[in-house]
Formats: sequence, C-alpha cells, structure tokens
Amino acid sequence: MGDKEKLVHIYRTMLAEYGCQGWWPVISNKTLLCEYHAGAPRNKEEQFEICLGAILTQNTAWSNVQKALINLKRIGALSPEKILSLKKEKLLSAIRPCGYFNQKAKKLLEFSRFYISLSGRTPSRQELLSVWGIGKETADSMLLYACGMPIFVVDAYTRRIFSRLGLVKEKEEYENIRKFFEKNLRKDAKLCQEFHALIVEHAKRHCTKKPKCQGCPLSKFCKRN
DNA sequence: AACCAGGACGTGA
DNA sequence: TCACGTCATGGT
Repeated sequence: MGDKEKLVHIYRTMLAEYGCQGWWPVISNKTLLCEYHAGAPRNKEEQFEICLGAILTQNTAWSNVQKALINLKRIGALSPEKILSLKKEKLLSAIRPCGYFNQKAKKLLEFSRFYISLSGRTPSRQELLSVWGIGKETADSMLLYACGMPIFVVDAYTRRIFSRLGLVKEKEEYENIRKFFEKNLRKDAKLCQEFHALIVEHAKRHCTKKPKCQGCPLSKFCKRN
C-alpha cells in the first residue's frame, strides 16, 4: 500500500471510530456554551475568534483556552479594536487561565494590530509568519480553520502519531511533514480540517505520551505491533 | 506530586 | 542549524 492509500485508510478508520469532529470549536453567539460548528464559511467574528484561540492554545489545554475566550466574550473583547483598547490589567486577567499570559497578551495585541491592517483581506502565510507570536502551526491553523484554505496543520500530536506509525520521522522538519500530507491528500479544506481534528482526538484517547494501545483503532497500521 | 497540554521565541554554541 | 531555557495555568 502506498502512502496515499495509507493516509486515506487511516483517516477513514479514525472517522469511523471517533465520528465527525466539526472543528474549529467556537463560542456560540447566543450562549456562553462552546459549540462545535462544521467547517462552513465563517463570519468575521468567528474568524477572529478562531485566530485568538489558535494563539491562546499554544502548548496549552483547550479547556483553559475556553475559559480565557469566555472571559474575553464577557467583557466584549472578541474584536481586534476592543482588545487594543483594553487596559493591560483587564486583558491579562481575562486570559490568565490559559497560561503564559504575559506573552500571550503581547501576541494578541500584535495580532489585533495586524488583523486591522488587513482591512478584511485574507493574509498570506508569509505575512502571518512575520507577525510576532505566530509560528508555523498557528499560522496554518488560522489559514485552515479561519480562512478555509486547504493546508495541513502539523502539531506535536501529528508528529507523535505518524512517527509511531512509521510514516514520518519524529524530528522531521515542519514543512516536510506538511508537504508529505498535502502531497498525498486531496486539496480539500474540509478534509484537512477534519483530519487534523481526528488526529487530536486520537492522540488524546490512545496515542498519548505513554501510549494506550489497548483497543487502538490504528493498531493494524502501527509498526509497534 | 510530578507531568502534561492543539508552541514560539531568544540565546549560545 | 540545533539544542536548550523560558513562559504559566489547570487537570490528572
């Protein structure tokens, strides 16, 4: 079986096991509950919220990010203008639950300034990467989930799972792993969105740091067996 | 009670 | 380039 067939097979297996994840999660406008929308076109508010979440979730559990986003929503700060106008103390206390709050406050401010400068235009990957605090994974998450571009997001989970499966090297460069997936998958944003979400789910349920191989749906593909 | 979570940046070699 | 150190809260 070639890489292309393997990836599709792995994707279908995870989808059958975990179901459609419908990423990216956004806060509902009506309530403060977190609702999971399908990867349909987003309005501007949701797009911006997705970008904030992409920054806040850097090396951080999503449950903590959710608290920070809900705090920002409560004080009406889910827009770039409001974030820029907030007093520093307000911003810091709002995002405190998600950790690294000093760095992340600076990142949110830098990104808000950048976002306004776009005046509605979709940024290039290179432009995003030029913003302080936005690295490759964060940029790709924004492009995929906020802008709907067919880009494969590579994170620590992707590395862990697919190196254990024997399809990539553990320390392979980010760009090379991204190209491996993009070369072997349909150029389809919905597919990239769902695939990445399923990778996160699989990493949490089975392919944890200390792997829980009991009942792992991907064991038939895994070189550990 | 250590360990980990959907990284990025700065530094010294 | 590469290997580390730093940043920080909350759940298990």
